[in-house]
Amino acid sequence: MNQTAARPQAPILWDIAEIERDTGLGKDTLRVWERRYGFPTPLRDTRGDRLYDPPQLERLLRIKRLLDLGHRPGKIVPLALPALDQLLQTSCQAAGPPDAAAALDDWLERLKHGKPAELRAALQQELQQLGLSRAIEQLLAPLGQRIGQAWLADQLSIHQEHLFTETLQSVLREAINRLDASHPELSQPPRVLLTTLPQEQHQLGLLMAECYFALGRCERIALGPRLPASEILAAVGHFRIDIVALSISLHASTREIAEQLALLRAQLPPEIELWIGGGWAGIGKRHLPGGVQCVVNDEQVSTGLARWRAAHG
Amino acid sequence: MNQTAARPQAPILWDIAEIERDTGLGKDTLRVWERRYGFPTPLRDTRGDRLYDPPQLERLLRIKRLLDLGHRPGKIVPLALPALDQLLQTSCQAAGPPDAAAALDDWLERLKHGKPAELRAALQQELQQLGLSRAIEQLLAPLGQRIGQAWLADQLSIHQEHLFTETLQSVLREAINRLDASHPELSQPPRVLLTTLPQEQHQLGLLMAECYFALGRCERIALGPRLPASEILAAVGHFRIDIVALSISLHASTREIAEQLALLRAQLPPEIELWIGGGWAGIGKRHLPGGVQCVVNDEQVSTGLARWRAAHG
DNA sequence: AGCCTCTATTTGTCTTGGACAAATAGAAGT
DNA sequence: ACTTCTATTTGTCCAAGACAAATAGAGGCT
Repeated sequence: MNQTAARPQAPILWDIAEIERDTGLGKDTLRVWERRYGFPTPLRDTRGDRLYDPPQLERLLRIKRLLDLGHRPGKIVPLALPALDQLLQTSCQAAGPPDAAAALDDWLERLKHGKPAELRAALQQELQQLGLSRAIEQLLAPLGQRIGQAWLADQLSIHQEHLFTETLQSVLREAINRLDASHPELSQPPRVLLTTLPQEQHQLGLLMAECYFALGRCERIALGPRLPASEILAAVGHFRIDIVALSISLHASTREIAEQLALLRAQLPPEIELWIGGGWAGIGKRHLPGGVQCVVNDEQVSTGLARWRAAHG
Repeated sequence: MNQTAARPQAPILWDIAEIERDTGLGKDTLRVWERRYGFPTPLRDTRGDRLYDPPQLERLLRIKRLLDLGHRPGKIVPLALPALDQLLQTSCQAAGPPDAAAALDDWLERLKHGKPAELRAALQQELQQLGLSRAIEQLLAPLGQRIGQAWLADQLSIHQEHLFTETLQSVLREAINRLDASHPELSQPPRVLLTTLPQEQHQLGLLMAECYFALGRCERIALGPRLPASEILAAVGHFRIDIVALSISLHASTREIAEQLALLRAQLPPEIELWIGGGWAGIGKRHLPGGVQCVVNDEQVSTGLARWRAAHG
């Protein structure tokens, strides 16, 4: 009986904890916005606890995206849904680099309307044609960025973004495995620890970094994403690591990252090198503490490895 | 100068937000414990904000683990560190099934003291020898459980657990790729959506489930972990899914999961089947809503697929 | 133009003590 | 062994106030 289409469709309401989970906005923030900007205006249950309805959740989700794009709460929290959507459209176009967008939009179309199996095959073919290194630099990394942008602009649903992440992950891991299998004996120094800081959201960057190091034929200790700094230190000792490589994506806050890197560098033995890559490495460079190296593509990784090998006999 | 060993080693202090992140204990919980049990007793900065020192963090970490093992806050929060450690030892031994532990402990030893490359090779060899299906059931799934238990008992560091997860993930994905490559044309109905609910912490279970379905030669749409229920519904329509398969691990709260499954089941079209697997499927069975099927091993998946195919011509 | 410095405003997070329902333990009765 | 009931435990929410960190905008400098 419950499953029939004639169900009264009781209005769905969420409490403040669920809103925090779904939007990423803190409970304290939600409450203080109510005081300051007059939004949101949740209903209340008998106890006085806040209850948010779907339209308000929708509005909060747009607000969160605009916030991530750099807008200020005071300007956008009071705006109604249509105004938010319009702002979202214009802001996303401004955020993206206008060049080379045409080729990427074909891929976006394929992700949205093509079959999953075909997407995988197409990615794999492109990888064969360009080679791993150029495929990442010219196609996969920009495409990942474009997809993040499309998600912000609401042109892509979450499950499509998941499909892309999962497919690309599978393709990249297969490439790494094949690379290792083709040279089973050649695992030279240096020994590189690959991971990300705990707050990192994106793991594709880490996998791309692993590809670069696999191409460089060095010994990799891949520990997956989100390793706390204290555990990085422990692992360095345990595995006798030579180089710690961290992947850091754009969306991280500059100050927080710079602080953690400085602390990590200070606690790390001086002879152990610390390399960082990913979108953040491009913009956060100037705030870096001394003794941290930026490597953002295959060329920089391979010259860095060559330099290390020359210095260590 | 800052990097010299003679540094005064200023006492490290964390604010309440960092403690929440590192322990998983909510800010409100930390504050109310202070009132009720007299612990923790953080220092204060000039503003009056709480500052936690390393010994208190250590104690809070043990407390969190004991809570996850089923202990009650009132009994353990007031206890000192040695008492907590002792309780941790005895509780973990009680939690683990005593049988078949010897073989697993060899693997634990290999993870702790062997080389990462050797661990990978050993796992791969075992997989070849036993076959994918039996390797998962007899070795990998129990080993994953044993490792979680060892981590609780503080016998395993976080970076070792990460190494295991990453290595096994690589090995399993390679197995799936090889399976698909060996039968490139055979992708039969039903079309299965593979994912987990948003609060799920463990992704290895999902990968093992994917192996079972790959062995069953059905079309898989793998969307990775943590897909919100609303997105599952959207994906079902978009990809014309026949069966939704969710992996649910032990550590989830029974009530919360049962509630979400009931809601998902009610919103899903009746002709779409909902299958669940993983550790939770074993214990949460009785609280399941109608129309949800449990599949916990290769045999149950393959008979389930056969049943579906028979019913749908 | 680009880049630093200074000031005014904005904004997230922390504080306190009280309140209450959901979760759980333990006893008693099938 | 499995319910049912009651008493206790326990996490989460609310309110309003406070304050430092982050940011914008103006102005001066190279």
